[in-house]
Amino acid sequence: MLILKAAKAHIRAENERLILEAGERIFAQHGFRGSTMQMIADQAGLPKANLHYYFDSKEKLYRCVVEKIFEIWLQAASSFENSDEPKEALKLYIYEKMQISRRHPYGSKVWANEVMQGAPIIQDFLETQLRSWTDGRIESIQAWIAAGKIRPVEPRWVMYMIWATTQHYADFGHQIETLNADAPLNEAQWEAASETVFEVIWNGLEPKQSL
Amino acid sequence: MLILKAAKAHIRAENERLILEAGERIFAQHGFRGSTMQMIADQAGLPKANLHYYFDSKEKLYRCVVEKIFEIWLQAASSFENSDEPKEALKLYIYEKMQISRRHPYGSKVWANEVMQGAPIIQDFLETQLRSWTDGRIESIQAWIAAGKIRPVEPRWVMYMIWATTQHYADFGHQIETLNADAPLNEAQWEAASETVFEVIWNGLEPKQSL
DNA sequence: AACACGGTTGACCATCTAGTCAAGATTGTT
DNA sequence: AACAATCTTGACTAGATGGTCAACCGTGTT
Repeated sequence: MLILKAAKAHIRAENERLILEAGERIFAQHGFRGSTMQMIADQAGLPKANLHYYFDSKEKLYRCVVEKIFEIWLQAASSFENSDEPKEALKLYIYEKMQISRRHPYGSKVWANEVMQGAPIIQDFLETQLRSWTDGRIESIQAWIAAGKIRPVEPRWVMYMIWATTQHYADFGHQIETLNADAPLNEAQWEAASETVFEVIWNGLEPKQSL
Repeated sequence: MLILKAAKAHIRAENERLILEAGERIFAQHGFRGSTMQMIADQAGLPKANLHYYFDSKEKLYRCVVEKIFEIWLQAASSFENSDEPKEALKLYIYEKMQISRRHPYGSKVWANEVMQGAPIIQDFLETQLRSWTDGRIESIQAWIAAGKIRPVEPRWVMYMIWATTQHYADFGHQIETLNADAPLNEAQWEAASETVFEVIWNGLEPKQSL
């Protein structure tokens, strides 16, 4: 009966959430091949067979995890369009990406892992969605240059700088903690890091005020 | 006989080199747990049993690979000290790190992988060598600030920016290629990317010339 | 040519892993 | 209470994996 299906939907939803969250953590730490269904099951607090009930295979589970992460990534991307002024747009985008590094460090690591492996699972995303999103952003930056609002720079390298600097706080979080006397960054440090990233990049792009 | 040992030393040296190089590639792509001795053997063009003849275990081989990489990393670090002038020192360091990303992309990925996994193998390196090197560099930067040669910024966040932006070209090389119409960056693009990274960071740090 | 030492390798083993399955437990409806 | 659909799970299988080993090969020395 279809009614029954709906009645138990919350069980399915809850367990899928548990498994996806556990998968994100485990895949982030060990990569696809290095993670085992048993590890993910333990992390989720469920028996391994239960994972296969909700996700046919390890690969399908992985793909679901990565897709979820890509959506968050694209969501942040929208903040790039919230202003026509480069200073404002860049500030929003950089702060948003730093926030993601803080709130979703595992997701960022899964993404990094996947790309480092040559994107075997999500190559199609890179070639379609990421490419078209990037092309759009490059046009925005080029428009700013044409309007004299920022220095003439190759937009690509600037995009990569922003991605790199912000995602670094997630992907290399362990290194950063180690260099921070083994303590996670506190509220003030996150704020200071975000501001420094933005300030250096913005000062680096702002046209010289002389003449 | 000791003479014999010396006579065949070149065989040992050559095979160890082959295996370490193969290990670097494979570990970079799959992480520690995701790599198999068979993959590395195939990559090196040797039978698997031969790997165990030269390196007792997978873990020891991995550690050798990571140590080799850390040495290259520290070597580049020395270029930070080649000048007292921040502009010159930063330029040398950034160009050197970009060069490493280009020449040793696999090494950079292994390092990234290791750190993302919480540095299970080389945590001691982070806590000793990396920490002390970083503290030294922070002092340099603070001296520049005190001398009014760069803006007052938290040196840590600047170091991380440099690491992130330069290593990004190795770790996310696949993504960059995909966004470059599936072609590796050419000579001119590497030069342009290096220059942009340096220019943006330097302009971001240079004291305002006004007043 | 005979020797000794380091290097090579196929076959093997214990363990781990993704995935299966069938029996049983839950749950909401009637 | 009886039911049907969904969920749960311990036990199992086939294949992969790290590591071992004993027999064998090559090379420089005598």
